[in-house]
Amino acid sequence: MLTQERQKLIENYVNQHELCRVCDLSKLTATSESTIRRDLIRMEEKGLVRRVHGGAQSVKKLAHDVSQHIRFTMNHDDKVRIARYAVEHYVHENDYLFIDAGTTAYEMVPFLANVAGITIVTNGIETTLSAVGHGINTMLLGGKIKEDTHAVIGQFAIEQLQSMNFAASFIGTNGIDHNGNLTTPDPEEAAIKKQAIACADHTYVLTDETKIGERNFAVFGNVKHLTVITNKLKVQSKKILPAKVNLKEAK
Amino acid sequence: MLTQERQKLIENYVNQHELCRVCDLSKLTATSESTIRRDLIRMEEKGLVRRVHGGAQSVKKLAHDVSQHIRFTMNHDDKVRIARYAVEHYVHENDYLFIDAGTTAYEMVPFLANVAGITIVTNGIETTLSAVGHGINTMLLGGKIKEDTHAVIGQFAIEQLQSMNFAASFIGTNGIDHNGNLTTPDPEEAAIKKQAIACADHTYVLTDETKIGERNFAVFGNVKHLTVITNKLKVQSKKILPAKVNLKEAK
DNA sequence: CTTGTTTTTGCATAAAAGTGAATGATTTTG
DNA sequence: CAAAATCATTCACTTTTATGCAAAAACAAG
Repeated sequence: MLTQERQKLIENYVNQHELCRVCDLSKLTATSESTIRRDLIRMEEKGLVRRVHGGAQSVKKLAHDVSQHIRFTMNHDDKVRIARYAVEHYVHENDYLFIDAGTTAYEMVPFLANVAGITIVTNGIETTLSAVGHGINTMLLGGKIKEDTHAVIGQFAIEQLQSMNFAASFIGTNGIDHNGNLTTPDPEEAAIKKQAIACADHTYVLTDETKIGERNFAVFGNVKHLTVITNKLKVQSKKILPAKVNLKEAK
Repeated sequence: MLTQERQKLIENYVNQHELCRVCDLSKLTATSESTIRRDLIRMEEKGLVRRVHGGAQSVKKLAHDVSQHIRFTMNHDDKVRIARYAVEHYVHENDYLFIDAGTTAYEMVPFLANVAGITIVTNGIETTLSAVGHGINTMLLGGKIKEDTHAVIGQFAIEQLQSMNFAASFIGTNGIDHNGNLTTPDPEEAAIKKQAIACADHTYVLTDETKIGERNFAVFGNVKHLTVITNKLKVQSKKILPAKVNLKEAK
């Protein structure tokens, strides 16, 4: 057997099993463990696998990494504060809510779990998993999946939204500019947000201070019709915003 | 058991139970408490859990890592064989496919990643995450979420399916009885499967030997119109099946 | 086809890492 | 404060890994 094809076998097996022992690979390729170790050393140098004591691990990123990623995002504490404020002040029992994909709205889930009888609709896969795990009655929009944010987008999702009405929509944003325009880089995500706003009696925009003054490509709304929930702002941040914005600062 | 494997078990257990004792983890992994303590120290350094006197606490409320769970399900190797067989024999470049929620169909994803130009539609959240991670063009059905299986179900999903056509549907089952009826416990999941079968030029049922002879509440189809892909069967299993079933045994 | 060179392989052995039990220190609980 | 439980540390033991070396295989040139 050629070295290359053996290493290809090893790579596939490791990726398939995520984690395996040296002796498994030895049996798989009918070679000695020494050979496997030498292969693994070379393959690790090339970044094809990760070596661990006793075997090898796949380097391919899988689903579970994302939830971990969320935990380490910037301003996590602020986001939790904003999320709690939003739930405590604007969510009532038996509400139907739209919860946007994105990290700040995601942080609402544990607090929502304490409100009786609510139903949420979301386009965020991680938000869905967390909500289901917390026993919340959850609907997920269907459609294409954005690879980086794992948000559901596309025409299917928008059509589904059109047949729904919410007591409130909670939306994240990547920027609020001096005109009060709310923006996000992806027009398809913007389209979802726009529709979710249209379906709700009232919309709350969740954002931390770093987004204020930022502008992105796609505009999905303006603060003048909505309520903005944010953390305690510095004076210069407040100056950026339009005068009569409906602003709530969480704690 | 490999260290990584054990730590993953611990992580999931801690996350599921929010808080647990060292001796529980020791029993869970069949190792000494010393080993558990050493694991917990390392895991705490990585921020995976928080140590407390007597045990460990989850750092976040929930584990989303069902993909890990899937890997430890029964007959994993059989499922991988079946999944590979299915992809290698019945998937072609540029196909549009339906991939059912469920562990066997989930295993198809890594193999599908090697087929150019395919698009998959699925009602499985974990399947979606894995597929997106593998760079596959993926659509997720929208609707209610089943808490235990994380499958998308409900009228929304069925309506979405009705507007689609697939080259092939790959469906899992909880049982095939002596009449060739395919069954699953949940009528709502059955409804999705039924619709996915109706939308496809051809349907392949993926099942391992343990399901043969089993019956559940909801019937969603019959083998006589479909192709069954399974592992190498014992003679008595074959006897259970109807005579003229279109049966493929993976290796 | 033969010969000499290089690469790869498998085995032996020493080093390293992981494990489990014992012991005494520390923390919790009543 | 005392008893019970838990923890950190150490040590003997097992498993896994790295290294050196000789045999085997692959390769190249005459």
